[in-house]
Amino acid sequence: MSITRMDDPAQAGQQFEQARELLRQHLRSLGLKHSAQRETVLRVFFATRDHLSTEELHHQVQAQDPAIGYSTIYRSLKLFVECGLAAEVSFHDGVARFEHQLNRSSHHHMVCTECGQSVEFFAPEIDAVQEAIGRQFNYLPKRHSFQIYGICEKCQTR
Amino acid sequence: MSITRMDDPAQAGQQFEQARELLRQHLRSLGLKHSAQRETVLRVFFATRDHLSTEELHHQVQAQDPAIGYSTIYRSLKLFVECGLAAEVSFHDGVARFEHQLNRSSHHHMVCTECGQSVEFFAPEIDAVQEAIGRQFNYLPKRHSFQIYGICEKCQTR
DNA sequence: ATTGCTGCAAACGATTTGCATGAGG
DNA sequence: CCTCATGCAAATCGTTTGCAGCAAT
Repeated sequence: MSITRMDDPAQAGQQFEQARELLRQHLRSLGLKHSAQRETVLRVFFATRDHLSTEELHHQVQAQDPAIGYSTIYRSLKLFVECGLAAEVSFHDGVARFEHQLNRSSHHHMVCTECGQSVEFFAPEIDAVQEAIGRQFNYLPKRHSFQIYGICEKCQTR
Repeated sequence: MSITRMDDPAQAGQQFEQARELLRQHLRSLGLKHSAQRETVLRVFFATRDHLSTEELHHQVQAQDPAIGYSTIYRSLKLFVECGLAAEVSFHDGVARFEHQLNRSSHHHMVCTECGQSVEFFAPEIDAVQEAIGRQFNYLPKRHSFQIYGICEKCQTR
Protein backbone atom coordinates (compact mmCIF):
# COMPACT_ATOMS: atom_id res chain seq x y z
CA MET A 1 0.00 0.00 0.00
CA SER A 2 1.95 2.99 -1.22
CA ILE A 3 0.41 6.37 -1.66
CA THR A 4 1.46 8.64 -4.45
CA ARG A 5 1.90 12.10 -3.03
CA MET A 6 3.06 15.36 -4.48
CA ASP A 7 6.13 15.47 -2.29
CA ASP A 8 8.54 15.17 -5.21
CA PRO A 9 8.74 18.56 -7.00
CA ALA A 10 10.18 17.00 -10.15
CA GLN A 11 7.32 14.55 -10.37
CA ALA A 12 4.79 17.29 -9.68
CA GLY A 13 6.25 19.34 -12.51
CA GLN A 14 6.07 16.43 -14.90
CA GLN A 15 2.47 15.81 -13.92
CA PHE A 16 1.66 19.42 -14.59
CA GLU A 17 3.18 19.27 -18.09
CA GLN A 18 1.09 16.26 -18.90
CA ALA A 19 -2.01 17.85 -17.43
CA ARG A 20 -1.54 21.08 -19.34
CA GLU A 21 -1.27 19.17 -22.60
CA LEU A 22 -4.47 17.29 -21.83
CA LEU A 23 -6.27 20.49 -20.97
CA ARG A 24 -5.08 22.16 -24.18
CA GLN A 25 -6.40 19.25 -26.21
CA HIS A 26 -9.71 19.36 -24.43
CA LEU A 27 -10.10 23.10 -25.00
CA ARG A 28 -9.11 22.86 -28.64
CA SER A 29 -11.55 20.04 -29.30
CA LEU A 30 -14.38 22.18 -27.94
CA GLY A 31 -13.32 25.41 -29.61
CA LEU A 32 -12.54 26.97 -26.24
CA LYS A 33 -9.62 29.19 -25.39
CA HIS A 34 -6.57 28.79 -23.26
CA SER A 35 -5.93 31.53 -20.76
CA ALA A 36 -3.29 32.59 -18.30
CA GLN A 37 -5.78 32.21 -15.46
CA ARG A 38 -6.64 28.63 -16.35
CA GLU A 39 -3.00 27.75 -16.46
CA THR A 40 -2.40 29.35 -13.09
CA VAL A 41 -5.26 27.42 -11.52
CA LEU A 42 -4.03 24.20 -13.07
CA ARG A 43 -0.47 24.73 -11.90
CA VAL A 44 -1.51 25.53 -8.35
CA PHE A 45 -3.92 22.62 -8.32
CA PHE A 46 -1.25 20.13 -9.36
CA ALA A 47 1.39 21.65 -7.12
CA THR A 48 -0.64 21.23 -3.95
CA ARG A 49 -1.93 18.34 -1.99
CA ASP A 50 -5.14 16.57 -2.84
CA HIS A 51 -8.58 17.11 -1.40
CA LEU A 52 -8.44 20.87 -1.69
CA SER A 53 -11.69 22.67 -1.15
CA THR A 54 -12.52 25.41 -3.60
CA GLU A 55 -11.86 27.91 -0.87
CA GLU A 56 -8.38 26.54 -0.19
CA LEU A 57 -7.61 26.42 -3.88
CA HIS A 58 -8.83 29.97 -4.35
CA HIS A 59 -6.65 31.10 -1.50
CA GLN A 60 -3.54 29.45 -2.93
CA VAL A 61 -4.29 30.73 -6.41
CA GLN A 62 -4.61 34.26 -5.12
CA ALA A 63 -1.04 34.05 -3.86
CA GLN A 64 -0.03 33.74 -7.53
CA ASP A 65 -2.56 36.12 -9.02
CA PRO A 66 -4.72 38.13 -6.63
CA ALA A 67 -7.11 39.16 -9.39
CA ILE A 68 -8.47 35.65 -9.92
CA GLY A 69 -11.92 35.29 -8.39
CA TYR A 70 -14.05 32.42 -7.24
CA SER A 71 -15.92 32.13 -10.52
CA THR A 72 -12.74 31.29 -12.37
CA ILE A 73 -11.86 28.64 -9.82
CA TYR A 74 -15.25 26.99 -10.14
CA ARG A 75 -15.27 27.25 -13.92
CA SER A 76 -11.74 25.86 -14.19
CA LEU A 77 -12.44 22.95 -11.89
CA LYS A 78 -15.50 22.02 -13.92
CA LEU A 79 -13.29 21.99 -16.98
CA PHE A 80 -10.66 19.85 -15.26
CA VAL A 81 -13.28 17.35 -14.20
CA GLU A 82 -14.67 17.21 -17.74
CA CYS A 83 -11.36 16.20 -19.21
CA GLY A 84 -10.51 13.80 -16.41
CA LEU A 85 -7.79 15.86 -14.76
CA ALA A 86 -9.66 16.25 -11.51
CA ALA A 87 -12.34 14.40 -9.63
CA GLU A 88 -14.71 15.65 -7.01
CA VAL A 89 -14.59 13.83 -3.72
CA SER A 90 -17.12 14.39 -1.00
CA PHE A 91 -16.23 14.15 2.66
CA HIS A 92 -19.79 15.08 3.56
CA ASP A 93 -18.76 18.24 5.30
CA GLY A 94 -20.69 20.58 3.07
CA VAL A 95 -17.84 21.67 0.84
CA ALA A 96 -16.73 20.27 -2.49
CA ARG A 97 -13.23 18.88 -2.63
CA PHE A 98 -11.13 17.97 -5.62
CA GLU A 99 -8.20 15.68 -6.20
CA HIS A 100 -5.73 15.15 -9.04
CA GLN A 101 -6.82 12.38 -11.30
CA LEU A 102 -3.85 11.96 -13.64
CA ASN A 103 -2.57 8.39 -13.73
CA ARG A 104 -4.19 7.64 -10.44
CA SER A 105 -5.64 4.21 -9.97
CA SER A 106 -8.88 3.84 -8.10
CA HIS A 107 -8.48 4.64 -4.44
CA HIS A 108 -10.60 5.63 -1.51
CA HIS A 109 -10.41 7.78 1.60
CA MET A 110 -10.66 7.35 5.30
CA VAL A 111 -11.50 10.63 6.98
CA CYS A 112 -11.14 11.68 10.59
CA THR A 113 -14.37 13.23 11.75
CA GLU A 114 -12.55 15.16 14.47
CA CYS A 115 -9.77 16.94 12.59
CA GLY A 116 -10.71 16.33 8.96
CA GLN A 117 -7.36 14.73 8.13
CA SER A 118 -7.61 11.92 5.60
CA VAL A 119 -5.60 9.00 4.29
CA GLU A 120 -5.93 7.18 1.00
CA PHE A 121 -6.19 3.45 0.64
CA PHE A 122 -6.70 0.89 -2.08
CA ALA A 123 -9.30 -1.83 -1.82
CA PRO A 124 -9.59 -3.77 -5.08
CA GLU A 125 -12.48 -5.80 -3.72
CA ILE A 126 -14.62 -2.68 -4.01
CA ASP A 127 -14.36 -2.77 -7.79
CA ALA A 128 -15.44 -6.39 -7.73
CA VAL A 129 -18.47 -5.47 -5.65
CA GLN A 130 -19.36 -2.73 -8.11
CA GLU A 131 -19.32 -5.18 -11.00
CA ALA A 132 -21.20 -7.91 -9.17
CA ILE A 133 -23.98 -5.63 -7.94
CA GLY A 134 -24.30 -4.02 -11.35
CA ARG A 135 -24.81 -7.41 -12.92
CA GLN A 136 -27.29 -8.43 -10.28
CA PHE A 137 -29.60 -5.44 -10.81
CA ASN A 138 -28.96 -4.93 -14.51
CA TYR A 139 -27.29 -1.62 -13.97
CA LEU A 140 -24.42 -0.41 -16.07
CA PRO A 141 -22.09 0.57 -13.23
CA LYS A 142 -19.99 3.65 -13.93
CA ARG A 143 -18.32 4.69 -10.72
CA HIS A 144 -18.71 4.56 -6.99
CA SER A 145 -18.08 6.62 -3.91
CA PHE A 146 -16.61 5.03 -0.82
CA GLN A 147 -15.37 6.73 2.31
CA ILE A 148 -14.72 5.46 5.79
CA TYR A 149 -15.24 7.82 8.70
CA GLY A 150 -13.57 7.39 12.03
CA ILE A 151 -11.17 8.86 14.54
CA CYS A 152 -7.50 9.11 13.65
CA GLU A 153 -4.73 8.06 15.99
CA LYS A 154 -3.94 11.59 17.19
CA CYS A 155 -7.53 12.47 17.91
CA GLN A 156 -8.11 9.25 19.84
CA THR A 157 -5.54 10.19 22.46
CA ARG A 158 -6.53 13.82 22.65
CA MET B 1 -30.73 -10.44 -1.36
CA SER B 2 -34.11 -9.27 -0.16
CA ILE B 3 -34.99 -5.66 0.31
CA THR B 4 -37.26 -4.56 3.09
CA ARG B 5 -39.73 -2.09 1.66
CA MET B 6 -42.70 -0.27 3.07
CA ASP B 7 -45.16 -2.02 0.82
CA ASP B 8 -46.97 -3.75 3.67
CA PRO B 9 -49.22 -1.21 5.44
CA ALA B 10 -49.50 -3.37 8.55
CA GLN B 11 -45.75 -3.58 8.84
CA ALA B 12 -45.40 0.13 8.23
CA GLY B 13 -47.89 0.82 11.00
CA GLN B 14 -46.01 -1.40 13.40
CA GLN B 15 -42.75 0.29 12.51
CA PHE B 16 -44.32 3.64 13.21
CA GLU B 17 -45.52 2.54 16.65
CA GLN B 18 -42.05 1.39 17.53
CA ALA B 19 -40.51 4.56 16.14
CA ARG B 20 -42.88 6.81 18.04
CA GLU B 21 -42.01 5.07 21.28
CA LEU B 22 -38.31 5.52 20.60
CA LEU B 23 -38.79 9.18 19.80
CA ARG B 24 -40.82 9.71 22.98
CA GLN B 25 -38.05 8.16 25.04
CA HIS B 26 -35.44 10.28 23.35
CA LEU B 27 -37.40 13.47 23.94
CA ARG B 28 -38.10 12.61 27.56
CA SER B 29 -34.48 11.81 28.26
CA LEU B 30 -33.47 15.24 27.00
CA GLY B 31 -36.29 17.14 28.65
CA LEU B 32 -37.80 17.99 25.28
CA LYS B 33 -41.45 18.02 24.35
CA HIS B 34 -43.61 15.93 22.14
CA SER B 35 -45.73 17.78 19.62
CA ALA B 36 -48.44 17.06 17.09
CA GLN B 37 -46.18 18.30 14.27
CA ARG B 38 -43.35 15.96 15.19
CA GLU B 39 -45.71 13.04 15.22
CA THR B 40 -47.09 14.01 11.82
CA VAL B 41 -43.62 14.24 10.33
CA LEU B 42 -42.67 10.90 11.85
CA ARG B 43 -45.80 9.20 10.58
CA VAL B 44 -45.39 10.51 7.05
CA PHE B 45 -41.70 9.67 7.09
CA PHE B 46 -42.33 6.06 8.07
CA ALA B 47 -45.31 5.69 5.75
CA THR B 48 -43.36 6.63 2.62
CA ARG B 49 -40.53 5.14 0.71
CA ASP B 50 -36.94 5.68 1.65
CA HIS B 51 -34.50 8.23 0.32
CA LEU B 52 -36.90 11.12 0.59
CA SER B 53 -35.38 14.53 0.14
CA THR B 54 -36.44 17.17 2.62
CA GLU B 55 -38.42 18.82 -0.14
CA GLU B 56 -40.35 15.61 -0.91
CA LEU B 57 -40.98 14.99 2.75
CA HIS B 58 -42.17 18.54 3.26
CA HIS B 59 -44.53 18.16 0.34
CA GLN B 60 -46.02 14.96 1.69
CA VAL B 61 -46.29 16.37 5.19
CA GLN B 62 -48.15 19.40 3.90
CA ALA B 63 -50.83 17.08 2.55
CA GLN B 64 -51.52 16.16 6.19
CA ASP B 65 -50.99 19.57 7.76
CA PRO B 66 -50.44 22.52 5.42
CA ALA B 67 -49.21 24.74 8.24
CA ILE B 68 -46.02 22.78 8.80
CA GLY B 69 -43.03 24.59 7.38
CA TYR B 70 -39.55 23.60 6.28
CA SER B 71 -37.97 24.45 9.62
CA THR B 72 -40.02 21.83 11.38
CA ILE B 73 -39.07 19.23 8.79
CA TYR B 74 -35.39 19.98 9.21
CA ARG B 75 -35.60 20.12 12.98
CA SER B 76 -37.57 16.89 13.17
CA LEU B 77 -35.19 15.03 10.89
CA LYS B 78 -32.25 16.13 12.98
CA LEU B 79 -34.04 14.70 16.00
CA PHE B 80 -34.80 11.43 14.20
CA VAL B 81 -31.17 11.06 13.21
CA GLU B 82 -30.07 11.73 16.80
CA CYS B 83 -32.12 8.88 18.17
CA GLY B 84 -31.28 6.52 15.35
CA LEU B 85 -34.66 6.52 13.63
CA ALA B 86 -33.34 8.03 10.42
CA ALA B 87 -30.04 8.23 8.62
CA GLU B 88 -28.86 10.70 6.09
CA VAL B 89 -27.78 9.24 2.78
CA SER B 90 -26.05 11.27 0.13
CA PHE B 91 -26.57 10.60 -3.54
CA HIS B 92 -24.29 13.52 -4.39
CA ASP B 93 -27.02 15.42 -6.14
CA GLY B 94 -26.90 18.41 -3.86
CA VAL B 95 -29.86 17.52 -1.67
CA ALA B 96 -29.94 15.69 1.63
CA ARG B 97 -31.91 12.46 1.67
CA PHE B 98 -33.07 10.41 4.61
CA GLU B 99 -34.04 6.80 5.09
CA HIS B 100 -35.73 4.82 7.85
CA GLN B 101 -33.23 3.24 10.14
CA LEU B 102 -35.37 1.07 12.41
CA ASN B 103 -34.21 -2.55 12.49
CA ARG B 104 -32.37 -2.11 9.23
CA SER B 105 -29.09 -3.89 8.81
CA SER B 106 -26.25 -2.17 7.05
CA HIS B 107 -26.98 -1.73 3.37
CA HIS B 108 -25.86 0.40 0.47
CA HIS B 109 -27.31 2.03 -2.62
CA MET B 110 -26.84 1.89 -6.33
CA VAL B 111 -28.18 5.02 -7.96
CA CYS B 112 -29.12 5.68 -11.57
CA THR B 113 -27.49 8.91 -12.67
CA GLU B 114 -30.12 9.37 -15.39
CA CYS B 115 -33.40 9.05 -13.52
CA GLY B 116 -32.29 9.08 -9.90
CA GLN B 117 -33.96 5.76 -9.11
CA SER B 118 -32.06 3.65 -6.63
CA VAL B 119 -31.84 0.08 -5.36
CA GLU B 120 -30.48 -1.20 -2.08
CA PHE B 121 -28.00 -3.99 -1.74
CA PHE B 122 -26.03 -5.72 0.96
CA ALA B 123 -22.30 -6.29 0.72
CA PRO B 124 -20.90 -7.68 3.96
CA GLU B 125 -17.37 -7.51 2.59
CA ILE B 126 -17.56 -3.73 2.94
CA ASP B 127 -17.69 -3.99 6.72
CA ALA B 128 -14.63 -6.20 6.61
CA VAL B 129 -12.79 -3.60 4.54
CA GLN B 130 -13.75 -0.90 7.03
CA GLU B 131 -12.26 -2.91 9.88
CA ALA B 132 -9.13 -3.90 8.01
CA ILE B 133 -8.32 -0.39 6.81
CA GLY B 134 -9.00 1.06 10.23
CA ARG B 135 -6.51 -1.34 11.76
CA GLN B 136 -3.97 -0.59 9.09
CA PHE B 137 -3.96 3.17 9.67
CA ASN B 138 -4.72 3.13 13.39
CA TYR B 139 -8.09 4.75 12.89
CA LEU B 140 -11.08 3.94 15.02
CA PRO B 141 -13.55 3.31 12.20
CA LYS B 142 -17.09 4.45 12.94
CA ARG B 143 -19.08 4.29 9.73
CA HIS B 144 -18.73 4.48 6.00
CA SER B 145 -20.49 5.75 2.95
CA PHE B 146 -20.70 3.63 -0.17
CA GLN B 147 -22.72 4.24 -3.29
CA ILE B 148 -22.47 2.87 -6.79
CA TYR B 149 -23.49 5.12 -9.67
CA GLY B 150 -24.56 3.80 -13.03
CA ILE B 151 -27.36 3.54 -15.54
CA CYS B 152 -30.42 1.48 -14.68
CA GLU B 153 -31.97 -1.02 -17.06
CA LYS B 154 -34.76 1.31 -18.23
CA CYS B 155 -32.46 4.22 -18.91
CA GLN B 156 -30.02 2.06 -20.87
CA THR B 157 -32.63 1.28 -23.51
CA ARG B 158 -34.11 4.75 -23.62
C1' DA C 1 -45.93 29.24 35.03
C1' DT C 2 -42.15 27.78 32.76
C1' DT C 3 -39.80 26.14 28.98
C1' DG C 4 -39.68 24.31 24.66
C1' DC C 5 -41.93 24.41 19.96
C1' DT C 6 -43.70 26.59 15.82
C1' DG C 7 -43.93 29.32 11.52
C1' DC C 8 -42.20 32.99 9.37
C1' DA C 9 -38.82 35.67 7.35
C1' DA C 10 -34.31 36.91 7.34
C1' DA C 11 -29.61 35.13 7.41
C1' DC C 12 -26.36 32.05 5.74
C1' DG C 13 -22.62 29.64 3.02
C1' DA C 14 -21.56 27.43 -1.12
C1' DT C 15 -22.16 27.72 -5.86
C1' DT C 16 -24.02 29.94 -10.30
C1' DT C 17 -24.99 33.25 -13.49
C1' DG C 18 -25.69 37.90 -16.18
C1' DC C 19 -23.22 41.34 -17.81
C1' DA C 20 -19.87 44.75 -19.34
C1' DT C 21 -15.11 44.61 -20.32
C1' DG C 22 -10.77 42.46 -21.69
C1' DA C 23 -7.97 38.91 -23.97
C1' DG C 24 -7.05 34.84 -27.30
C1' DG C 25 -7.42 32.76 -31.74
C1' DC D 1 -12.49 41.06 -35.53
C1' DC D 2 -15.19 37.76 -33.51
C1' DT D 3 -15.83 34.82 -29.79
C1' DC D 4 -14.81 33.28 -25.57
C1' DA D 5 -13.06 34.19 -20.70
C1' DT D 6 -12.93 37.17 -16.81
C1' DG D 7 -14.21 39.59 -12.47
C1' DC D 8 -17.64 41.47 -10.18
C1' DA D 9 -22.00 41.65 -8.04
C1' DA D 10 -26.36 39.84 -7.86
C1' DA D 11 -29.02 35.69 -7.93
C1' DT D 12 -29.92 31.08 -6.49
C1' DC D 13 -30.30 26.90 -3.84
C1' DG D 14 -30.50 24.21 0.28
C1' DT D 15 -30.30 24.82 4.97
C1' DT D 16 -30.14 27.35 9.58
C1' DT D 17 -31.45 30.71 12.85
C1' DG D 18 -33.72 34.73 15.59
C1' DC D 19 -37.81 35.88 17.21
C1' DA D 20 -42.62 36.65 18.83
C1' DG D 21 -46.46 34.02 19.84
C1' DC D 22 -48.30 29.28 20.94
C1' DA D 23 -48.44 24.79 23.20
C1' DA D 24 -46.85 21.02 26.20
C1' DT D 25 -45.42 19.77 30.68
